[in-house]
Amino acid sequence: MSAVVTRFAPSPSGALHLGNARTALFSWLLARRDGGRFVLRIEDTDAERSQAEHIVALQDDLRWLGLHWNEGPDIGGPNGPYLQSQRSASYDAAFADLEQRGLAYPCWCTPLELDVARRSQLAAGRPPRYAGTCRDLDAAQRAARAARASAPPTLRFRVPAGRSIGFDDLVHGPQQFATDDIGDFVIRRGDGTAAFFFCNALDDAAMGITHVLRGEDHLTNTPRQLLLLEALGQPAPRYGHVALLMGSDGAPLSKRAGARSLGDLRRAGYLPEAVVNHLFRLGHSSPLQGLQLPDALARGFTLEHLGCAPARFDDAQLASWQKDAAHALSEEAALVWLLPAMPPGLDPAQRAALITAVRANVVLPEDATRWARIVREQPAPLDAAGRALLEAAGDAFFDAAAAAAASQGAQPADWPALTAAVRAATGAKGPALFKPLRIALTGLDHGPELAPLLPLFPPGAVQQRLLNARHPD
RNA sequence: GCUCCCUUCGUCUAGAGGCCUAGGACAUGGCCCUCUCAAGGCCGUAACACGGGUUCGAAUCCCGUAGGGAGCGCCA
Repeated sequence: MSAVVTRFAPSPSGALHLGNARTALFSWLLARRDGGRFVLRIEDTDAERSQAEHIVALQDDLRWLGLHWNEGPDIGGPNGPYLQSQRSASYDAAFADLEQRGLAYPCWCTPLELDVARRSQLAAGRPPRYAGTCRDLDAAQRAARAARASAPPTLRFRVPAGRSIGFDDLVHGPQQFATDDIGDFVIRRGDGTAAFFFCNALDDAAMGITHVLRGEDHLTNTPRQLLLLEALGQPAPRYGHVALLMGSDGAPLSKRAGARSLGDLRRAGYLPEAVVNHLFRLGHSSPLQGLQLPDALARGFTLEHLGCAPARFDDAQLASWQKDAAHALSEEAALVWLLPAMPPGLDPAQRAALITAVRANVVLPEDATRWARIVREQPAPLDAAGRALLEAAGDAFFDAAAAAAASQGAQPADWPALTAAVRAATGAKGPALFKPLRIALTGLDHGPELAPLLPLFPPGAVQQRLLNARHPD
Protein backbone atom coordinates (compact mmCIF):
# COMPACT_ATOMS: atom_id res chain seq x y z
CA MET A 1 0.00 0.00 0.00
CA SER A 2 2.98 2.24 0.54
CA ALA A 3 4.23 1.51 -2.96
CA VAL A 4 6.34 4.18 -4.52
CA VAL A 5 4.77 6.12 -7.35
CA THR A 6 6.95 8.50 -9.32
CA ARG A 7 6.24 10.52 -12.39
CA PHE A 8 7.78 12.43 -15.20
CA ALA A 9 5.74 15.43 -16.25
CA PRO A 10 7.28 17.21 -19.23
CA SER A 11 5.70 20.00 -21.16
CA PRO A 12 5.70 19.25 -24.86
CA SER A 13 7.25 22.53 -25.90
CA GLY A 14 10.44 21.24 -27.39
CA ALA A 15 12.83 18.34 -27.72
CA LEU A 16 13.72 16.41 -24.60
CA HIS A 17 17.08 17.60 -23.38
CA LEU A 18 19.60 15.79 -21.24
CA GLY A 19 18.57 17.48 -18.01
CA ASN A 20 14.98 16.35 -18.44
CA ALA A 21 16.08 12.93 -19.50
CA ARG A 22 18.12 12.62 -16.36
CA THR A 23 15.29 13.50 -14.00
CA ALA A 24 13.09 11.10 -15.94
CA LEU A 25 15.74 8.42 -15.51
CA PHE A 26 16.07 9.04 -11.78
CA SER A 27 12.30 8.90 -11.33
CA TRP A 28 12.08 5.71 -13.33
CA LEU A 29 14.98 4.19 -11.40
CA LEU A 30 13.36 4.98 -8.08
CA ALA A 31 10.05 3.39 -9.02
CA ARG A 32 11.81 0.45 -10.62
CA ARG A 33 13.98 -0.18 -7.61
CA ASP A 34 11.08 -0.24 -5.19
CA GLY A 35 8.73 -2.17 -7.40
CA GLY A 36 6.54 0.90 -7.70
CA ARG A 37 4.89 2.62 -10.61
CA PHE A 38 6.17 5.24 -13.00
CA VAL A 39 3.67 7.68 -14.45
CA LEU A 40 4.03 9.79 -17.57
CA ARG A 41 1.94 12.93 -17.57
CA ILE A 42 2.06 15.52 -20.31
CA GLU A 43 1.75 19.11 -19.11
CA ASP A 44 0.23 20.70 -22.16
CA THR A 45 -1.82 23.43 -20.53
CA ASP A 46 -0.03 26.07 -22.51
CA ALA A 47 -1.71 25.52 -25.85
CA GLU A 48 0.50 28.02 -27.64
CA ARG A 49 3.73 26.27 -26.86
CA SER A 50 2.55 22.70 -26.79
CA GLN A 51 2.67 20.73 -29.98
CA ALA A 52 1.34 17.33 -30.80
CA GLU A 53 4.52 16.32 -32.57
CA HIS A 54 6.48 16.97 -29.39
CA ILE A 55 4.19 14.69 -27.42
CA VAL A 56 5.00 11.90 -29.83
CA ALA A 57 8.72 12.67 -29.99
CA LEU A 58 8.97 12.82 -26.25
CA GLN A 59 7.51 9.38 -25.82
CA ASP A 60 9.77 8.02 -28.54
CA ASP A 61 12.79 9.42 -26.72
CA LEU A 62 11.71 7.90 -23.42
CA ARG A 63 11.08 4.51 -24.98
CA TRP A 64 14.40 4.66 -26.74
CA LEU A 65 16.10 5.19 -23.39
CA GLY A 66 14.16 2.22 -22.07
CA LEU A 67 12.16 4.24 -19.55
CA HIS A 68 8.79 2.58 -19.91
CA TRP A 69 5.87 3.91 -17.94
CA ASN A 70 3.06 2.10 -16.17
CA GLU A 71 0.52 4.83 -16.74
CA GLY A 72 0.50 7.41 -19.48
CA PRO A 73 -1.40 9.08 -22.27
CA ASP A 74 -0.92 6.21 -24.71
CA ILE A 75 -1.75 3.34 -22.36
CA GLY A 76 -4.09 4.99 -19.89
CA GLY A 77 -4.31 4.04 -16.25
CA PRO A 78 -6.53 4.35 -13.20
CA ASN A 79 -5.96 8.09 -12.73
CA GLY A 80 -6.23 9.39 -16.26
CA PRO A 81 -6.43 11.26 -18.44
CA TYR A 82 -2.69 11.82 -18.59
CA LEU A 83 -2.84 14.90 -20.76
CA GLN A 84 -3.39 17.96 -18.63
CA SER A 85 -5.35 19.62 -21.40
CA GLN A 86 -8.01 16.98 -20.76
CA ARG A 87 -8.19 17.42 -17.01
CA SER A 88 -9.77 20.85 -16.83
CA ALA A 89 -12.94 19.60 -15.13
CA SER A 90 -11.05 18.66 -12.00
CA TYR A 91 -9.21 21.98 -12.03
CA ASP A 92 -12.44 23.90 -12.39
CA ALA A 93 -13.92 22.15 -9.38
CA ALA A 94 -10.89 23.06 -7.29
CA PHE A 95 -10.98 26.66 -8.49
CA ALA A 96 -14.61 26.96 -7.46
CA ASP A 97 -13.84 25.42 -4.10
CA LEU A 98 -10.98 27.79 -3.34
CA GLU A 99 -12.83 30.83 -4.54
CA GLN A 100 -15.90 29.97 -2.55
CA ARG A 101 -13.86 29.63 0.60
CA GLY A 102 -12.14 32.92 -0.04
CA LEU A 103 -8.77 31.27 -0.53
CA ALA A 104 -8.55 32.58 -4.07
CA TYR A 105 -9.82 35.73 -5.70
CA PRO A 106 -10.29 37.15 -9.18
CA CYS A 107 -7.69 39.64 -10.39
CA TRP A 108 -8.30 42.11 -13.19
CA CYS A 109 -4.82 43.59 -13.31
CA THR A 110 -3.58 43.62 -16.88
CA PRO A 111 -0.23 42.18 -17.93
CA LEU A 112 0.90 45.72 -18.65
CA GLU A 113 -0.02 46.96 -15.17
CA LEU A 114 1.69 43.99 -13.56
CA ASP A 115 4.79 44.50 -15.63
CA VAL A 116 5.02 48.16 -14.69
CA ALA A 117 4.53 47.30 -11.03
CA ARG A 118 7.24 44.63 -11.20
CA ARG A 119 9.71 46.98 -12.80
CA SER A 120 9.19 49.73 -10.29
CA GLN A 121 9.50 47.32 -7.39
CA LEU A 122 12.72 45.95 -8.80
CA ALA A 123 13.99 49.48 -9.38
CA ALA A 124 13.18 50.36 -5.79
CA GLY A 125 15.17 47.37 -4.63
CA ARG A 126 12.16 45.41 -3.47
CA PRO A 127 11.10 41.90 -4.41
CA PRO A 128 8.85 41.91 -7.47
CA ARG A 129 5.71 40.54 -5.91
CA TYR A 130 2.05 41.00 -6.63
CA ALA A 131 1.01 44.22 -4.95
CA GLY A 132 -2.38 42.95 -3.87
CA THR A 133 -4.44 45.42 -5.90
CA CYS A 134 -7.38 43.04 -6.28
CA ARG A 135 -6.95 41.12 -3.06
CA ASP A 136 -9.42 42.79 -0.77
CA LEU A 137 -12.08 44.15 -3.08
CA ASP A 138 -15.69 44.03 -1.91
CA ALA A 139 -18.53 42.97 -4.18
CA ALA A 140 -19.16 46.46 -5.52
CA GLN A 141 -15.50 47.10 -6.26
CA ARG A 142 -15.25 43.78 -8.05
CA ALA A 143 -18.27 44.58 -10.16
CA ALA A 144 -16.74 47.91 -11.07
CA ARG A 145 -13.44 46.39 -12.07
CA ALA A 146 -15.20 43.67 -14.02
CA ALA A 147 -17.26 46.23 -15.88
CA ARG A 148 -14.17 48.22 -16.80
CA ALA A 149 -12.04 45.24 -17.74
CA SER A 150 -11.45 44.32 -21.35
CA ALA A 151 -10.48 40.77 -20.53
CA PRO A 152 -11.65 38.08 -18.10
CA PRO A 153 -9.88 38.03 -14.73
CA THR A 154 -7.28 35.58 -13.57
CA LEU A 155 -7.69 33.73 -10.32
CA ARG A 156 -5.07 34.33 -7.67
CA PHE A 157 -4.27 32.20 -4.67
CA ARG A 158 -4.36 34.11 -1.40
CA VAL A 159 -1.04 33.33 0.29
CA PRO A 160 -1.44 33.36 4.07
CA ALA A 161 0.70 35.97 5.80
CA GLY A 162 3.24 35.35 8.51
CA ARG A 163 3.64 31.63 8.18
CA SER A 164 6.64 29.43 7.75
CA ILE A 165 6.47 26.48 5.39
CA GLY A 166 8.91 23.66 5.83
CA PHE A 167 9.54 20.38 4.11
CA ASP A 168 12.22 17.75 4.06
CA ASP A 169 13.77 17.69 0.63
CA LEU A 170 14.85 14.25 -0.53
CA VAL A 171 18.21 15.56 -1.69
CA HIS A 172 18.77 18.88 0.10
CA GLY A 173 17.34 18.01 3.50
CA PRO A 174 15.18 20.31 5.65
CA GLN A 175 13.94 23.49 3.98
CA GLN A 176 12.16 26.48 5.47
CA PHE A 177 10.42 29.35 3.67
CA ALA A 178 8.46 32.36 4.88
CA THR A 179 5.09 32.94 3.22
CA ASP A 180 5.76 36.66 3.51
CA ASP A 181 8.31 36.23 0.76
CA ILE A 182 5.68 34.81 -1.56
CA GLY A 183 3.25 36.98 -3.46
CA ASP A 184 -0.28 35.91 -4.34
CA PHE A 185 0.12 33.94 -7.53
CA VAL A 186 -2.06 33.15 -10.51
CA ILE A 187 -3.61 29.70 -10.50
CA ARG A 188 -6.03 30.21 -13.38
CA ARG A 189 -5.12 32.22 -16.42
CA GLY A 190 -7.42 34.70 -18.07
CA ASP A 191 -8.34 32.12 -20.67
CA GLY A 192 -9.54 29.77 -17.95
CA THR A 193 -6.66 27.30 -18.13
CA ALA A 194 -4.77 26.19 -15.04
CA ALA A 195 -1.31 27.53 -14.34
CA PHE A 196 1.64 25.25 -13.68
CA PHE A 197 1.90 25.53 -9.89
CA PHE A 198 -1.70 24.57 -9.62
CA CYS A 199 -2.31 21.72 -12.02
CA ASN A 200 1.08 20.21 -11.41
CA ALA A 201 0.47 19.91 -7.67
CA LEU A 202 -3.14 18.91 -8.03
CA ASP A 203 -2.35 16.16 -10.51
CA ASP A 204 0.44 14.77 -8.39
CA ALA A 205 -2.09 14.40 -5.60
CA ALA A 206 -4.80 13.01 -7.85
CA MET A 207 -2.43 10.48 -9.36
CA GLY A 208 -1.16 9.28 -6.01
CA ILE A 209 2.40 10.35 -6.67
CA THR A 210 4.53 9.64 -3.61
CA HIS A 211 7.94 10.93 -4.72
CA VAL A 212 8.57 13.85 -7.02
CA LEU A 213 12.08 14.14 -8.40
CA ARG A 214 12.48 17.35 -10.37
CA GLY A 215 14.98 20.05 -11.20
CA GLU A 216 16.32 22.33 -8.54
CA ASP A 217 14.73 25.27 -10.34
CA HIS A 218 11.52 24.22 -8.60
CA LEU A 219 12.95 24.23 -5.09
CA THR A 220 11.87 27.72 -4.08
CA ASN A 221 8.47 27.23 -5.69
CA THR A 222 7.70 24.17 -3.64
CA PRO A 223 6.17 26.08 -0.71
CA ARG A 224 3.52 27.48 -3.08
CA GLN A 225 2.50 24.01 -4.07
CA LEU A 226 2.50 22.85 -0.48
CA LEU A 227 0.23 25.78 0.40
CA LEU A 228 -2.09 24.89 -2.44
CA LEU A 229 -2.29 21.25 -1.49
CA GLU A 230 -2.93 22.19 2.10
CA ALA A 231 -5.75 24.54 1.10
CA LEU A 232 -7.28 21.81 -1.01
CA GLY A 233 -6.89 19.18 1.67
CA GLN A 234 -4.77 17.05 -0.60
CA PRO A 235 -1.73 14.94 0.34
CA ALA A 236 1.67 16.24 -0.62
CA PRO A 237 4.31 14.01 -2.15
CA ARG A 238 7.90 13.98 -0.97
CA TYR A 239 9.94 16.30 -3.13
CA GLY A 240 13.52 15.83 -4.20
CA HIS A 241 15.23 18.60 -6.12
CA VAL A 242 18.00 17.39 -8.31
CA ALA A 243 20.81 19.83 -9.03
CA LEU A 244 20.68 21.17 -12.54
CA LEU A 245 22.75 19.81 -15.35
CA MET A 246 25.21 22.28 -16.81
CA GLY A 247 27.03 22.44 -20.10
CA SER A 248 30.72 21.59 -20.28
CA ASP A 249 31.47 25.30 -19.85
CA GLY A 250 29.68 25.38 -16.51
CA ALA A 251 26.86 27.52 -17.86
CA PRO A 252 23.30 26.27 -18.02
CA LEU A 253 22.64 23.88 -20.85
CA SER A 254 21.68 25.76 -23.95
CA LYS A 255 21.53 25.20 -27.65
CA ARG A 256 24.08 27.95 -28.10
CA ALA A 257 26.61 26.18 -25.92
CA GLY A 258 26.20 23.14 -28.11
CA ALA A 259 23.81 21.28 -25.85
CA ARG A 260 22.33 18.40 -27.73
CA SER A 261 18.89 17.02 -27.28
CA LEU A 262 18.28 13.36 -26.75
CA GLY A 263 17.09 13.21 -30.34
CA ASP A 264 20.36 14.70 -31.55
CA LEU A 265 22.32 12.02 -29.73
CA ARG A 266 20.05 9.32 -31.03
CA ARG A 267 20.39 10.51 -34.61
CA ALA A 268 24.16 10.69 -34.24
CA GLY A 269 24.11 7.00 -33.39
CA TYR A 270 24.69 7.14 -29.67
CA LEU A 271 23.39 4.03 -27.98
CA PRO A 272 20.76 4.32 -25.24
CA GLU A 273 22.84 2.14 -22.90
CA ALA A 274 25.64 4.70 -23.15
CA VAL A 275 23.39 7.68 -22.50
CA VAL A 276 21.67 6.00 -19.57
CA ASN A 277 24.92 4.92 -17.96
CA HIS A 278 26.39 8.38 -18.33
CA LEU A 279 23.30 10.14 -16.98
CA PHE A 280 23.20 7.72 -14.05
CA ARG A 281 26.57 9.01 -12.90
CA LEU A 282 25.95 12.70 -13.45
CA GLY A 283 24.95 14.10 -10.11
CA HIS A 284 24.65 10.63 -8.70
CA SER A 285 27.38 8.42 -7.36
CA SER A 286 27.50 4.70 -7.16
CA PRO A 287 30.03 2.00 -6.43
CA LEU A 288 28.82 0.30 -9.60
CA GLN A 289 31.66 0.01 -12.12
CA GLY A 290 31.39 -0.40 -15.84
CA LEU A 291 28.46 -0.52 -18.20
CA GLN A 292 25.31 -1.67 -16.43
CA LEU A 293 21.90 -2.85 -17.51
CA PRO A 294 18.94 -0.66 -16.48
CA ASP A 295 17.79 -3.07 -13.79
CA ALA A 296 21.22 -3.15 -12.24
CA LEU A 297 21.25 0.64 -12.28
CA ALA A 298 17.87 0.62 -10.55
CA ARG A 299 19.17 -1.66 -7.82
CA GLY A 300 22.15 0.63 -7.37
CA PHE A 301 20.16 3.86 -7.30
CA THR A 302 19.99 5.70 -4.00
CA LEU A 303 18.49 9.10 -3.20
CA GLU A 304 21.24 9.60 -0.62
CA HIS A 305 23.77 9.58 -3.42
CA LEU A 306 22.15 12.31 -5.45
CA GLY A 307 24.52 15.26 -5.38
CA CYS A 308 23.56 18.75 -4.27
CA ALA A 309 25.91 20.54 -6.65
CA PRO A 310 25.24 21.09 -10.34
CA ALA A 311 27.03 18.63 -12.61
CA ARG A 312 28.57 19.36 -15.97
CA PHE A 313 27.84 17.30 -18.98
CA ASP A 314 31.09 15.99 -20.42
CA ASP A 315 31.43 14.74 -23.98
CA ALA A 316 34.53 12.71 -23.19
CA GLN A 317 32.71 10.76 -20.53
CA LEU A 318 29.72 10.10 -22.75
CA ALA A 319 32.16 8.99 -25.45
CA SER A 320 33.73 6.53 -23.06
CA TRP A 321 30.36 4.98 -22.22
CA GLN A 322 29.51 4.94 -25.89
CA LYS A 323 32.68 3.01 -26.64
CA ASP A 324 31.87 0.47 -23.95
CA ALA A 325 28.30 0.16 -25.17
CA ALA A 326 29.39 -0.23 -28.78
CA HIS A 327 31.87 -2.97 -27.90
CA ALA A 328 29.32 -4.75 -25.74
CA LEU A 329 26.85 -5.03 -28.60
CA SER A 330 26.13 -8.52 -29.88
CA GLU A 331 26.98 -9.34 -33.48
CA GLU A 332 23.33 -9.01 -34.49
CA ALA A 333 22.80 -5.75 -32.64
CA ALA A 334 25.93 -4.29 -34.20
CA LEU A 335 24.59 -5.14 -37.63
CA VAL A 336 21.32 -3.39 -36.94
CA TRP A 337 23.16 -0.42 -35.52
CA LEU A 338 25.66 0.01 -38.34
CA LEU A 339 23.80 -1.16 -41.41
CA PRO A 340 22.41 2.32 -42.15
CA ALA A 341 25.95 3.67 -42.03
CA MET A 342 27.18 1.39 -44.83
CA PRO A 343 27.52 2.83 -48.31
CA PRO A 344 25.06 1.62 -50.95
CA GLY A 345 26.07 -0.84 -53.60
CA LEU A 346 27.25 -3.63 -51.35
CA ASP A 347 25.57 -6.98 -51.13
CA PRO A 348 24.30 -7.99 -47.68
CA ALA A 349 27.11 -10.44 -47.07
CA GLN A 350 29.74 -7.82 -47.87
CA ARG A 351 28.05 -5.28 -45.64
CA ALA A 352 27.98 -7.70 -42.76
CA ALA A 353 31.61 -8.65 -43.31
CA LEU A 354 32.62 -5.00 -43.45
CA ILE A 355 30.79 -4.24 -40.22
CA THR A 356 32.38 -7.19 -38.46
CA ALA A 357 35.81 -6.18 -39.71
CA VAL A 358 35.65 -2.55 -38.56
CA ARG A 359 33.46 -2.56 -35.50
CA ALA A 360 36.26 -2.75 -32.95
CA ASN A 361 37.34 0.64 -34.27
CA VAL A 362 33.87 2.14 -34.30
CA VAL A 363 32.47 4.38 -31.59
CA LEU A 364 29.84 6.10 -33.70
CA PRO A 365 28.26 4.95 -36.97
CA GLU A 366 30.09 7.72 -38.79
CA ASP A 367 33.33 5.91 -37.98
CA ALA A 368 32.01 2.85 -39.78
CA THR A 369 31.08 5.00 -42.75
CA ARG A 370 34.57 6.45 -42.82
CA TRP A 371 36.20 3.03 -42.85
CA ALA A 372 33.80 1.75 -45.44
CA ARG A 373 34.70 4.66 -47.70
CA ILE A 374 38.39 4.10 -47.17
CA VAL A 375 38.05 0.49 -48.17
CA ARG A 376 35.50 0.82 -50.96
CA GLU A 377 36.37 4.18 -52.44
CA GLN A 378 39.77 5.61 -51.69
CA PRO A 379 42.42 5.71 -48.98
CA ALA A 380 42.51 8.59 -46.53
CA PRO A 381 44.82 11.45 -47.58
CA LEU A 382 48.45 10.81 -46.66
CA ASP A 383 50.09 12.91 -44.00
CA ALA A 384 53.79 13.72 -43.93
CA ALA A 385 54.66 10.81 -41.65
CA GLY A 386 52.74 8.40 -43.85
CA ARG A 387 54.46 9.62 -46.99
CA ALA A 388 57.85 9.29 -45.31
CA LEU A 389 57.10 5.69 -44.36
CA LEU A 390 56.08 4.85 -47.91
CA GLU A 391 59.28 6.36 -49.26
CA ALA A 392 61.33 4.54 -46.68
CA ALA A 393 59.82 1.25 -47.80
CA GLY A 394 60.85 1.95 -51.38
CA ASP A 395 59.67 1.01 -54.84
CA ALA A 396 60.99 -2.52 -54.68
CA PHE A 397 58.90 -3.20 -51.61
CA PHE A 398 55.68 -2.20 -53.35
CA ASP A 399 56.62 -3.95 -56.58
CA ALA A 400 56.90 -7.12 -54.55
CA ALA A 401 53.67 -6.41 -52.70
CA ALA A 402 51.75 -5.68 -55.90
CA ALA A 403 53.09 -8.85 -57.46
CA ALA A 404 52.05 -10.84 -54.42
CA ALA A 405 48.59 -9.35 -54.63
CA ALA A 406 48.37 -10.04 -58.35
CA SER A 407 49.24 -13.65 -57.76
CA GLN A 408 46.00 -13.94 -55.80
CA GLY A 409 43.96 -12.50 -58.66
CA ALA A 410 41.90 -9.35 -58.82
CA GLN A 411 40.42 -9.96 -55.40
CA PRO A 412 43.17 -11.02 -53.02
CA ALA A 413 41.78 -12.55 -49.85
CA ASP A 414 44.74 -14.23 -48.15
CA TRP A 415 46.50 -11.64 -46.03
CA PRO A 416 48.96 -14.04 -44.36
CA ALA A 417 50.04 -15.31 -47.77
CA LEU A 418 50.42 -11.80 -49.09
CA THR A 419 52.53 -10.61 -46.18
CA ALA A 420 54.59 -13.80 -46.26
CA ALA A 421 55.36 -13.24 -49.93
CA VAL A 422 56.44 -9.65 -49.32
CA ARG A 423 58.59 -10.74 -46.40
CA ALA A 424 60.23 -13.42 -48.51
CA ALA A 425 60.91 -11.01 -51.36
CA THR A 426 62.15 -8.03 -49.34
CA GLY A 427 63.27 -9.33 -45.98
CA ALA A 428 61.06 -6.75 -44.27
CA LYS A 429 59.37 -7.84 -41.08
CA GLY A 430 57.48 -6.48 -38.11
CA PRO A 431 56.44 -2.86 -38.30
CA ALA A 432 58.65 -2.31 -41.35
CA LEU A 433 56.54 -4.87 -43.14
CA PHE A 434 53.06 -4.07 -41.90
CA LYS A 435 53.07 -0.30 -41.58
CA PRO A 436 53.85 0.47 -45.21
CA LEU A 437 51.27 -2.05 -46.36
CA ARG A 438 48.62 -0.57 -44.09
CA ILE A 439 49.40 2.96 -45.18
CA ALA A 440 49.44 2.02 -48.83
CA LEU A 441 46.04 0.36 -48.53
CA THR A 442 44.24 2.77 -46.19
CA GLY A 443 46.30 5.95 -46.04
CA LEU A 444 46.42 5.65 -42.25
CA ASP A 445 48.85 4.05 -39.83
CA HIS A 446 46.13 2.74 -37.61
CA GLY A 447 42.84 1.00 -38.08
CA PRO A 448 41.03 -2.34 -38.10
CA GLU A 449 42.71 -5.68 -38.74
CA LEU A 450 43.65 -5.91 -42.39
CA ALA A 451 43.16 -9.66 -42.83
CA PRO A 452 39.34 -9.61 -42.74
CA LEU A 453 39.29 -6.34 -44.67
CA LEU A 454 41.35 -7.61 -47.61
CA PRO A 455 38.55 -9.46 -49.45
CA LEU A 456 36.33 -6.39 -49.14
CA PHE A 457 38.38 -4.04 -51.29
CA PRO A 458 36.95 -3.50 -54.78
CA PRO A 459 38.38 -5.84 -57.43
CA GLY A 460 41.82 -4.73 -58.50
CA ALA A 461 42.04 -2.05 -55.83
CA VAL A 462 44.58 -3.78 -53.61
CA GLN A 463 47.12 -4.18 -56.39
CA GLN A 464 46.42 -0.68 -57.65
CA ARG A 465 46.92 0.94 -54.26
CA LEU A 466 50.14 -0.95 -53.67
CA LEU A 467 51.45 0.27 -57.01
CA ASN A 468 50.30 3.83 -56.30
CA ALA A 469 52.37 3.78 -53.12
CA ARG A 470 55.50 3.86 -55.24
CA HIS A 471 54.84 7.46 -56.12
CA PRO A 472 52.78 8.94 -53.35
CA ASP A 473 51.33 12.35 -54.01
C1' G B 1 17.15 43.99 -5.12
C1' C B 2 15.13 39.98 -2.00
C1' U B 3 14.83 34.56 -0.89
C1' C B 4 16.90 29.86 -1.64
C1' C B 5 20.61 26.20 -3.41
C1' C B 6 25.72 25.10 -4.30
C1' U B 7 31.60 25.05 -4.13
C1' U B 8 36.96 18.08 -3.30
C1' C B 9 41.92 16.48 -9.20
C1' G B 10 40.55 19.33 -16.18
C1' U B 11 35.44 16.49 -15.69
C1' C B 12 31.98 13.01 -12.82
C1' U B 13 32.56 11.88 -7.88
C1' A B 14 34.02 8.99 -2.67
C1' G B 15 34.35 11.30 1.85
C1' A B 16 28.80 12.32 7.31
C1' G B 17 35.61 15.11 13.24
C1' G B 18 40.68 11.06 13.81
C1' C B 19 40.49 5.15 9.03
C1' C B 20 42.90 11.14 4.32
C1' U B 21 50.20 10.51 3.01
C1' A B 22 42.33 12.78 0.38
C1' G B 23 40.09 7.05 -2.81
C1' G B 24 37.77 5.66 -7.69
C1' A B 25 36.18 6.65 -12.86
C1' C B 26 36.79 9.61 -17.51
C1' A B 27 40.43 12.61 -19.77
C1' U B 28 45.85 13.10 -19.90
C1' G B 29 51.44 11.40 -19.79
C1' G B 30 54.71 7.01 -19.66
C1' C B 31 55.68 1.74 -19.87
C1' C B 32 54.19 -3.42 -21.07
C1' C B 33 51.55 -6.46 -24.52
C1' U B 34 51.07 -6.39 -29.89
C1' C B 35 51.84 -7.06 -37.45
C1' U B 36 48.87 -0.90 -36.70
C1' C B 37 45.02 1.42 -33.84
C1' A B 38 41.85 -0.12 -30.20
C1' A B 39 41.20 -3.41 -26.08
C1' G B 40 43.88 -5.20 -21.74
C1' G B 41 47.78 -4.74 -17.76
C1' C B 42 51.13 -1.56 -14.84
C1' C B 43 52.87 3.30 -13.27
C1' G B 44 52.41 8.64 -13.08
C1' U B 45 50.63 14.06 -13.19
C1' A B 46 46.47 16.34 -10.84
C1' A B 47 41.80 18.67 -5.99
C1' C B 48 39.47 19.88 -0.28
C1' A B 49 37.37 28.21 -3.40
C1' C B 50 39.29 31.91 0.41
C1' G B 51 39.44 33.87 5.55
C1' G B 52 38.19 33.33 10.45
C1' G B 53 36.45 30.37 14.45
C1' U B 54 34.98 25.55 17.48
C1' U B 55 38.09 21.19 18.79
C1' C B 56 43.57 17.61 21.40
C1' G B 57 42.27 16.96 16.12
C1' A B 58 38.36 19.65 10.42
C1' A B 59 37.62 18.20 3.45
C1' U B 60 33.99 17.00 7.24
C1' C B 61 30.79 21.57 12.39
C1' C B 62 29.87 27.29 12.80
C1' C B 63 30.44 32.37 10.83
C1' G B 64 31.95 35.52 7.05
C1' U B 65 33.97 36.56 1.92
C1' A B 66 34.31 35.36 -3.11
C1' G B 67 32.37 32.75 -7.16
C1' G B 68 28.43 29.90 -9.62
C1' G B 69 23.17 28.57 -10.07
C1' A B 70 17.88 29.03 -9.30
C1' G B 71 13.35 31.46 -7.94
C1' C B 72 10.49 35.95 -7.26
C1' G B 73 5.71 35.42 -14.67
C1' C B 74 -1.58 35.04 -17.23
C1' C B 75 6.44 29.72 -18.91
C1' A B 76 6.69 25.05 -17.25
